[in-house]
Parts: sequence; C-alpha cells; structure tokens
Amino acid sequence: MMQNRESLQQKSTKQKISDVSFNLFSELGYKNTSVRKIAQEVGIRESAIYNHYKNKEDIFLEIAKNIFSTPFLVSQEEIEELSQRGKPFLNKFVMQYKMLSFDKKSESLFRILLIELFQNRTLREKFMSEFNDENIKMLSGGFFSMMQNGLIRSADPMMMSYEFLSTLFYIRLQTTLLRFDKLSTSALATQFEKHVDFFWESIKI
Amino acid sequence: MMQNRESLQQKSTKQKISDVSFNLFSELGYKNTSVRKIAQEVGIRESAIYNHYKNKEDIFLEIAKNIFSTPFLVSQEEIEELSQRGKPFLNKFVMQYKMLSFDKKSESLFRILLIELFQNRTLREKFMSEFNDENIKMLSGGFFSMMQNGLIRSADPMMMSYEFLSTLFYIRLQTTLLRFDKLSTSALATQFEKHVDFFWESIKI
DNA sequence: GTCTATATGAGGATAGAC
DNA sequence: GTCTATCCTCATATAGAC
Repeated sequence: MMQNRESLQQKSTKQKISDVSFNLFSELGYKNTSVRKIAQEVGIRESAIYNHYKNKEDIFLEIAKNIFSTPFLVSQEEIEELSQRGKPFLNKFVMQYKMLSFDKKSESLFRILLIELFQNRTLREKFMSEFNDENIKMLSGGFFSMMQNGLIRSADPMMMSYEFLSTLFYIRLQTTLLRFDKLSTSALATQFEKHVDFFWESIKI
Repeated sequence: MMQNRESLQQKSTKQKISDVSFNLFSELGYKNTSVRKIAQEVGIRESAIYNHYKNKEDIFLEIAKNIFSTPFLVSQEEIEELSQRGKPFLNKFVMQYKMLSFDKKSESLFRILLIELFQNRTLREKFMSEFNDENIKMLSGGFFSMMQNGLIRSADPMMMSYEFLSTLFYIRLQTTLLRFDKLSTSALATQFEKHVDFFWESIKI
C-alpha cells in the first residue's frame, strides 16, 4: 500500500539503492560491486548510502534473504490429489520449477546464489537444505503415493526424487548461463517437458 | 645462492607461484586472491612475482587452461565394445566421472570453474561445450548403439544422454560443496552407482 | 631473480556543514 | 538526507639497486 504510493511517484532512495544493488550483485557478484558504482547508478554520493544501510554487507544480506523465500509450495492435499493421477504430479512440479527458471527476479537471485556459493557458507547450507532437501522431501511424498497406488515401479522414493530433481537443476543452470550471455534458450525451452515425459516413461508401470 | 643444495627437493619459484595461486584461486576465487597473498605464501615479495608472470591474470590463465584438459576419453572402439554389453558402458563412464569428482586437483579446478563461471565468458562457453556437449556426444554414441542392439528402449539418444549426464553433474556439485566445508560425503558416495542402477532400470528392455 | 621503494588507483567508511 | 572533504587500507604494478 505504501509501496503503491511510492510507485506512483518515486521510489524511496532506500528502495533505489536496493534495486540497483540487486542488479549489480547479480551481474558482477558482491566483490566486484563497489559502493561507488551503486551510488553512481542511484545518482547520489557514496556517503549518502550510509544513511540507509550500515555498510555494503548490510545491503547484500537484505537482498540475499530473498533467495530462499521460495513461493514454491504444494499443499499436502494437492500432493495427494495429483499423485493419485500420476504424471500430472510431475507436470505440476516441473511447471512451477520452469516458471522460476524463467522469472526475471528469480533468475537474478539464482545467479547471486551461484556466484556467491563458494564465498558464503550460509548460502551453501541453505542451498543444500532448501534447494535440495526440501524438494526431495516434497517429491518423495508424491512418488511414494504413486508407488502405493501401483502407478509407478517400486524404488526408493528419495532416490527417485533425486534423479528427477537433478535434471531440473541442470536445465535451470544452463538456462541461466545462456540468458546471462543473452543467448537463445530455445533449445532448452522444451527440455523441462521432455524431462517429464522421459522420466514418466522410465518409472510408470 | 643455495639453489644447488636445495634443488633436489625444491620447486622452482615459478612453480611455487603457480601451485600457491592454484590453491588460493580455488578457495577464494580470482578477485579475492591478491598478489600480496600469493607472494606471502610463496615467501617472496610481490614484485618478484612479476619476474615470472606478466600480471595476476597471466597466472590465472595458465591455471585455467587445465580446467578443460579432460583426460576423460573413451575411444570409439571402446564405446562400441562396451555399449554392446549395455550397462558396462554406463558403469565405465560413471566411474571415470566419479574419479574426477573425487580427485583433489580436478576438484579444485571444478571449484575454480564454478566460482568464476559468471565472471568469465570463455569459461561459460567451454563449460557448455566441453562439460556438456562433448559428454552428450560420447554418451549418445553408446546409447544409439545399445538401441540398435535392442538392449534399451527407443528414444532420442541425445535426450537420454542429457538425462543421464545431468544427474552426474548434480552429484558432483554437491560433492564439491560438501568437501569444501570438509563435511562428510558418505551419503553421496554411492550415489553414482545408484544412479547407474536406477537409470539402467529405466531404459533397459 | 629478489629486494626496497614508490607510483597510482580503487574501495569502504566517517565527520561535519548545509 | 545529502553533500564535500577526507582518511585509511588494500591492491596491482613498475623502477632501479644489489
């Protein structure tokens, strides 16, 4: 609401700093983004930055918080419902994943994650838990249910989820790399769908 | 001065610089590795570095060359032979991949690759071609042959290779992350083998 | 080949006037 | 809140003596 008022006229300086920093961090990384550059793009002096943020890291941390705020959730009921129909469960999951991969903001956050992955232990831990473990957990529920219902062959649901997820990650990584260089991703555009088809063919009974 | 006495077990200064830089780059990345740090660890002054390398980038480029010198090749004959037996082809490929993932030097090079991936366009291009395309090509040959021989179900060999490779990459990435923090990789240790089993189960006729 | 000394600049951050 | 002015540190790199 108060964002609304601001967007009508002007973003607050703090918001400008945040937005500009977000773009710079996602293109250059933390170390290569100087406070000078940020100030310059915002159109203020460096010292003015410090009226809004304690220091450079403060800006980064605020932005980094968004990396793992995954609006990527399927309710337990939905998992149950979809997995009883089999393939639609996979489709639903992958379509959400694909949306993230091509969403501009998510893409930039993903880039920040990758760029800073080896510079920041917290980022690594969260990557492991939220990008991997949580998705595995959610998928496992679906696969388990499908096995119970005799829709797919028997196997370790976690293992199956891992196999399913790893390819999604790889497609996303390649997509991100290509788009970073403004190259065409048309060769990858249908890869998500192909993955579902191939995988379903691999597990269905 | 005492070079004669020490030369038996002492590396040349240039080699020392290269080795030290290699370790620093793979832990901190290019930007966070200063010429000062390198000199300090080698045990000389910064200025002495420049007697051996034109500049910092020169050191990096020499090291980066090794990232894609994959000693990871199977001859055409071997592909033919192994793919006629089916699963052994996958096993062979994966065991080589696994070796790379756990080899100390390859691991460091892989880390340099990941850290610098978004800072260096050449690295991205080579990643796409040599990490992806070349492996896909090699795998495709094997899968195609297996299809011809009626060992596996029919599908696009490139697509199948992509599915197979993506999981390997993901395991390798996770392994690298865990080892960077000196965490246990035991949960991942058998993941490569499990992947072969799962995948073979998915495609065999 | 290595040292000391130094040039030159980038980068993060603060003090105090307005 | 923003500006000018300034500080300090770190970093890459070169010159010239030994």
